[in-house]
Amino acid sequence: MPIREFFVIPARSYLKITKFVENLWISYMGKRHVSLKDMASELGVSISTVSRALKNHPDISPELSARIQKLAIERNYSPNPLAMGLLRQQTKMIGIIVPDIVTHFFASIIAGIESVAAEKGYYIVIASSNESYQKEVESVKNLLKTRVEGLIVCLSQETKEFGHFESLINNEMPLVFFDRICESLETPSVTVDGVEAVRNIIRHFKENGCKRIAYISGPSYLNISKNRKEGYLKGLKESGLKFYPEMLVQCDLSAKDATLATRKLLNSQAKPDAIFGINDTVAFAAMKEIKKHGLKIPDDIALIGFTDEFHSTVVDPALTSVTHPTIQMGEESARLFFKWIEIGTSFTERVVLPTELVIRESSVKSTPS
Amino acid sequence: MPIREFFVIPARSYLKITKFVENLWISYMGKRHVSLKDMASELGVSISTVSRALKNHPDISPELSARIQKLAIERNYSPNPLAMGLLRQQTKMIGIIVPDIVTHFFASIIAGIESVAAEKGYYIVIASSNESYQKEVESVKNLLKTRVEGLIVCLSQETKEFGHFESLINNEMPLVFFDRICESLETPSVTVDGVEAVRNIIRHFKENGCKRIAYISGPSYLNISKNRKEGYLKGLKESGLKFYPEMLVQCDLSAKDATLATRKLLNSQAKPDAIFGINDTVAFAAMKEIKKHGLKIPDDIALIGFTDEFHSTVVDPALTSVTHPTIQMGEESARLFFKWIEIGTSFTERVVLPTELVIRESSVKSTPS
DNA sequence: AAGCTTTCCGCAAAGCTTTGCGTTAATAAA
DNA sequence: TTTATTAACGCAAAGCTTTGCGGAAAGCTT
Repeated sequence: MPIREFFVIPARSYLKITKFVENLWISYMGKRHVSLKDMASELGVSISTVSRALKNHPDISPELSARIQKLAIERNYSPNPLAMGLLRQQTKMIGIIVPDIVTHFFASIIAGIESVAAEKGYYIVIASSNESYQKEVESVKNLLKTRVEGLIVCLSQETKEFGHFESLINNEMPLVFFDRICESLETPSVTVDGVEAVRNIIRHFKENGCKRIAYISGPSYLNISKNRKEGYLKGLKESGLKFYPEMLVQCDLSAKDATLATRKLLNSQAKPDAIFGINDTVAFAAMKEIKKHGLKIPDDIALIGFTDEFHSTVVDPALTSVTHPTIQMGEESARLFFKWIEIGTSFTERVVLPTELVIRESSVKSTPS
Repeated sequence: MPIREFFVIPARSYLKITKFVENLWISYMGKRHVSLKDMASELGVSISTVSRALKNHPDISPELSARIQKLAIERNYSPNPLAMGLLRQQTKMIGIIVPDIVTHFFASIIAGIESVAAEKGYYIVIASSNESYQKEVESVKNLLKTRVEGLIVCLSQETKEFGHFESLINNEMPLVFFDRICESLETPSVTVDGVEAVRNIIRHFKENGCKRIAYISGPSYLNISKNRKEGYLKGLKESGLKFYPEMLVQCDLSAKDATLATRKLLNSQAKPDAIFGINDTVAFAAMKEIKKHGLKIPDDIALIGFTDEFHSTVVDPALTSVTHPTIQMGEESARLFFKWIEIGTSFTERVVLPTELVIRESSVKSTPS
């Protein structure tokens, strides 16, 4: 092994020299990040040697390897992910598009995705569509610009067109939907069994003597709206209850519109004796509005929502609700994503997770009529 | 301009040829991303020409520029951020560390940060410390490995040592704290005026006839605990109220421990007639526990929390609370971050935002004693 | 016609890694 | 002693951009 003195600088020009010294200073001060080149010049070996030494390549003598590895630890070396990304053509980033980030439901799904992603050494980049189709399309574009390797998305409530996703599929880019999915696209997805969930709700309502059950739905083209409506009709039939068309109201997924929808129900000729809402926002808006009308929950009107654990217990009365396995939904989504990455091609696997009807105060009437 | 036929392939080897054809196919199919090289070979010009044409460099003839720009649009070209990052030595990524991501408070601060970051063309990478010092240290390391350009962080409740941040500061890496900050470190930060907030609380309690005001605090070394305690003592004094040491209890920031702390207060010889909790979790846990003890809010015990808008209105009774300007906190944090980036060096600017005491039902006694 | 400007592009380096292949020097074999 | 091995590295290209500088061709001046 040729022993080179430390000060033997491979000087080609003055510029090179100052550059060399600068690099030295930088690595010594710990400023920014150390590169293979920094360590190579410090040790007087080539970059490739350093690279190989770090992975114990047999071509490098054990002594030199040891020296290099020691220095790498001292200097706190870690490979530059940009360089690696350029080389391997992968960014290790996965894009997530959610209607919003502050809702507990989405935040907790994101947490689920993140945990699986972290295991695989992937990072997540989050974009929020704000329930807007426009912003969703933009988000797709922006995420593609950042070179995410694929997308995990929950549709905005406005989305009826899917051109911005079709091109992804043509490009064989991993794409997983969750909760609000696009049924016409052949991609993996994670949803909950809305039909079954609502059938349970109806059954529970029936057991508590409810006869006039209202459903505050969302935009009709959303799969979650459709599912739950199906469960609604099926459930009513099974329980031998009548379906009153005026008890099926629709709203966009905002609190404001949900309040209006509830008001409509409460102002109708024959009030409902039970209501369930399609999601958190709707359920809480309904609760507020019912209270505002001076009606008691659950005795006047029983209420059930699709919500998460935390919110349901904090309100009064505690809300009976269909809880989503949010963390698991996130994990499953990530799992499907990585499956796509691994097999390298598109596939269709629709994961449907069960929900649980957690019965609390808001639906248990004290005097079943 | 030399007119080269399209099929004049600069063939050096068979490999090159297949590579060339493959690139062609790729760009035509729209698969993956088009590079300058792809377009250059398609047009028979050099890469640098394409690069310059795209930014209307005067060296390139207008006609050629137009042709190139047209192709770029057709092929949906966008510069590879990895290559740019490598060249400019910047990743356009900012790391965020929060105690958890599902709490509305943090989620909404993150949203604030994101909006400002997006404007500047930056992306955010989120890591969650789960209130654990260990995980916080790890998060710092991991984020550094991803080459984020700096960090915006809210300390975990366990964090008493700051070695993992000091090294960042030595490296002149942008670092901004929010909410739970490190007072001994010279960095920009964003907090709320806890002292003032609590003084308002006490004043309000006093006006409602409360005399025995309890405070459920957090870990004593956290700045938010200290602030609020200061406000507590100051407020009591101002209002001429007595300070009862047993009315100042402490808990970690978990719901479980907050429940225990509340129970302790309720089981004490002389119960408090007012309680305020240091944050959301604590406030809601206290509310539940008070109800469980069969006590009425606000008449038996008035309650005030530090929470966000949404939660406060949904509970019953609606919770009087100190609302944080969360979105603004996020935006300010981001602003400080970019200020650091721009001036290129460390500075100390402690932004203290005002809070607002939103009075609702939980603190207004019907029969002021 | 010879020399000088422009105009318009291409070359190459830098930023960081990985890796196939070539290159030394030394050791083993003949 | 000469040739064949082997051990231990270094070179260079690729992945994508940007940009200073060099260069060829065309136009212009006397």
